[in-house]
Amino acid sequence: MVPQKEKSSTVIQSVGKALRVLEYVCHAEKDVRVVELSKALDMNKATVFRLLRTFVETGYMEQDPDTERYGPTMKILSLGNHVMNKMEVRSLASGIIKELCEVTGESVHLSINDGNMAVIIDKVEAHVSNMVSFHLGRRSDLYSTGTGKVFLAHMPLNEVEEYLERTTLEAHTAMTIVDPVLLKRKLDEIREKGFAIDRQENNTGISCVAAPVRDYTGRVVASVSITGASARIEHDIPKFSSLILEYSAKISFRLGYDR
Amino acid sequence: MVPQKEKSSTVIQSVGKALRVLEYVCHAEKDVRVVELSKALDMNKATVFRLLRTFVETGYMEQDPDTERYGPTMKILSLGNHVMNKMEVRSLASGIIKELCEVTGESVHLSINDGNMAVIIDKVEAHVSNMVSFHLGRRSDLYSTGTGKVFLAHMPLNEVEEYLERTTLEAHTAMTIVDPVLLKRKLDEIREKGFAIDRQENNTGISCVAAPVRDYTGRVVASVSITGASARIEHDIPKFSSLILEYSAKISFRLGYDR
DNA sequence: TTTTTTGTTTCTCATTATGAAACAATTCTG
DNA sequence: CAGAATTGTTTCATAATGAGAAACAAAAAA
Repeated sequence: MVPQKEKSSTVIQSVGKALRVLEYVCHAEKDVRVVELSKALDMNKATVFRLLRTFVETGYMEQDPDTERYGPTMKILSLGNHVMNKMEVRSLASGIIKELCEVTGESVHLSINDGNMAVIIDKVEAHVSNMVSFHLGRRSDLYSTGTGKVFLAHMPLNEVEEYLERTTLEAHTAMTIVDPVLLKRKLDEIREKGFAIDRQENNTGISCVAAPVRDYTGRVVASVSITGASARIEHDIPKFSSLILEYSAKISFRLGYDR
Repeated sequence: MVPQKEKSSTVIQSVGKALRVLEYVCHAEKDVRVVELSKALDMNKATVFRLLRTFVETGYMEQDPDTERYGPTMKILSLGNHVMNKMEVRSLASGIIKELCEVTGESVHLSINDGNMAVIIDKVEAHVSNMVSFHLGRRSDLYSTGTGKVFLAHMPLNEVEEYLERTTLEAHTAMTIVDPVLLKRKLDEIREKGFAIDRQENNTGISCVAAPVRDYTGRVVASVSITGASARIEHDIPKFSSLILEYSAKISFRLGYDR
């Protein structure tokens, strides 16, 4: 059919199709039907049907007995869960981010950079009334979040260029930085000051202050952030920035980073 | 080769193999190598290699450039995450379990029954010093947890029998109920009283009180629990049990269950 | 050094996934 | 309510594709 990318040497096609189906089903709003998938993914009805059956048989999906529609099961959760729990950063940072949450009264998120998306791998929720908290596993763009910009700021320059070339800076809010030149200037600033600020750039009304976490080699392996209502966060940047620097350093220290 | 189960009519084999590989990699302690998988799953070296390549190509795994070993990426997390967020029970219960946590001062967990395992889909952490909290996605046996026993208690009897037949009641702690007859008596009690108690049956030092959540059809779709240090929980069962009954009813009401 | 184990590629072959078509069962629609 | 259209599922023939064996280079072990 359509010749895959030239480099499709040793890739198993049926598995690739299966994964596309799995992704669609997981991301779909409601349970899906065979033809819907068939049309959306441009695959043969019978093929889709057999793939869905395979997922049901393996326990990753189930078919609603009434509607006959297919939906994902929780088995996928256990996969991701095991992955998350294996992360050492997470367990080492656990106590420290909890403390940071108590000190600031705001939610704290711990993220890693996965395929040029910031993924939240741990969090502590503040218990104030209008607190802000994102769910574990949430993926956000690097350019529009505090945690993300931290990663960008500490990437090799050519990688940042590559990232900017294949990424279109979409305006998620009115505050999103969509100018590559301006963004790169911000990254310099982040590197210099040691922390990043997100002023409602990804979500209106939500701001955060973030700083890098380094391991014993000095590599930036994660990013911590204090997230909350913009009014509160932006009201006292000096306080939050010095706290985020202090606590991110604590985590880095635990990971063996010195100086 | 080995003839699959007789009913392997419309199941795609390569996808089945792929999923076995994915599971192994996600559950493995360290990143895995080709031959390790090949031996563990009894599959040809070349086949495993191609499957791993496919996962790398699709972004689900990555190969450590130094060790050449394969490991899972965070992309799997986003799948499970989307699944979790789609759950209506979760969003409807959100505010109520938060309130329950504040009222009791203990952590509250919301679980569903997935393939005869209790899976935590939401939680609110208490902020007392020695609080207990399990991570989202955590899977536990039905017979050794409060939430799990709630599900068992409201299953059709034949399903419970089937469950007991294929499940060996392992003693996770000294308190785990390992006698099927005794367990069934407990289930009767749970059905009668409306709530279940877990007295250190799954984790030493941790106890909980749990009750069912029903939807508009009356079906038990979830289970809420108040979890904490055994000393605190077991000290005031009457208080916690009446609270869990009150709040589980609130959630059920939101789901359309009346009476 | 040799020997063994490893990841990867090549090659050939039969298995296996595939799509078209036919099917029954629904659902839509006039 | 009838006919049309859409749906999930099965059948079947075909070729494409995944699989295994073996060969390979490279690294690790002896």
